[in-house]
Amino acid sequence: MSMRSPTVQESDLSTRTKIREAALALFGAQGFGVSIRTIADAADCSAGLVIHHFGNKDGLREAVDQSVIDTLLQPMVGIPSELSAEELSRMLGDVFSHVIAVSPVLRQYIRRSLLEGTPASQSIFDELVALIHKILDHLHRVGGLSESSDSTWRPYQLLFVTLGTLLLEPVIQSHFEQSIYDAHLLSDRTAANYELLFHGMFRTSAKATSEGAEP
Amino acid sequence: MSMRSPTVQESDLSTRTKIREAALALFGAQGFGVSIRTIADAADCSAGLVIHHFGNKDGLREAVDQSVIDTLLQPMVGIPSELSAEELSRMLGDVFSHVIAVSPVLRQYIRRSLLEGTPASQSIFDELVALIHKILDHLHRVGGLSESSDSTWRPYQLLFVTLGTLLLEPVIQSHFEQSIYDAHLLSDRTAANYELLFHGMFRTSAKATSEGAEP
DNA sequence: GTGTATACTATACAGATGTTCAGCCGATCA
DNA sequence: TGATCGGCTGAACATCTGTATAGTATACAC
Repeated sequence: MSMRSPTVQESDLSTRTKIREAALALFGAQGFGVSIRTIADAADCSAGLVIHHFGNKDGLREAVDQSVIDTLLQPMVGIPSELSAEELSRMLGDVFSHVIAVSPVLRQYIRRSLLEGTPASQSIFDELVALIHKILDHLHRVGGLSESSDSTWRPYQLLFVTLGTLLLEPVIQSHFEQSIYDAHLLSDRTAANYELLFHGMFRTSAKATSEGAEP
Repeated sequence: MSMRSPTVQESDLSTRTKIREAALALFGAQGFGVSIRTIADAADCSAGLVIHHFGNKDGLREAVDQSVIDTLLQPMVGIPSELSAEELSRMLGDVFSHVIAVSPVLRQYIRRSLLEGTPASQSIFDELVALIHKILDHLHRVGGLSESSDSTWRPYQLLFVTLGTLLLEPVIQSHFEQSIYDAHLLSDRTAANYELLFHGMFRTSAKATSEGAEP
């Protein structure tokens, strides 16, 4: 039942991990301000043990950050840089969202990290941008990109559309009945993003419906 | 106690406002965890005075939230719901961004608020979505929208693209040399968004459809 | 056995925290 | 003049904070 976590080699059996995961959840939910005692309670141990395992509170944060980095960067290493636009869109929509969708706790934590620009989130973001940049370069070489789109902002626009629900989840969720990470809402959104990235959402001429969409 | 003024009206001359603005800056920069003494120091007064003016720390937060709501909702009331796609795009890109661009302090605060889903940010977001929804409805009626785009996600996609830089500013800024809210980077981005919303960024049929994976 | 290392707890301590309170000061009003 | 009121301060409070330390229990060395 142990998931063989790739981050720490030894002595990462039980309580240490429990503390780290309790910290992940509580940092995400309430910010770095949560007390060590609160975390210790959640992990069902004493405050002293937290210090014993992680040195101090910053050490705990670093351990949490590292585990998040490992979790999020691991699915990225296998992705080839030569993808079609369809594959890229699907990769961003499905794969990445599925990694994130599984754990509300993880979502909350990286949302907060991105907001504060912590070193951990910065490195994850940089890696993501670099990967997308490579894929877009390849796409550009094979003529898969619209010439009129802005090459500087393209990778970021892609990320904005992809990460939008993650970032705005706390204020967006109330607009929907089911969880916005439910499978079929998620696939609707993936399709919608696909459509946006390929054709936009506005029509060039708004005169009448008789005008054809695209030549 | 009968507090006559729900919003600031009278007696909002000097120190009270200074405290409120110091709190806005410090809450934004460090979260709600900042101490009252720190805020008092920044406002050049005693901690007791903060309590005297706002009752307690939550009262201070509410006052800050209210002032942010007033600042951000005010420019929205005059916007008509019958806009062309070009006007909508310009409205979102220019007007709204310019309101936000002026104050890094305000940006930081609403970023944090949106992330935490505070009542203040929720109401601002709801108002924004409602406005965009109205405008999109009108656009749809006059045939300005692509039929194939997803009507559920359309308003949010619009917001994702518009608010992306705001939300990700802490991790995005390092990718640029100038401030991403500098006038001409901002106008580039507005143009890029315009282009994306009208035509997308991917080309449907590249001249080289290299590897068709699925039949 | 003794010795050592490790996971773990309980207690203690110095500092920070939100909040209260008694009182000072200057302006306004009788 | 004296009284009153609101902005404002400093000290005091109980509580919470991170962390150090002493100590217990267990497992494995010799």
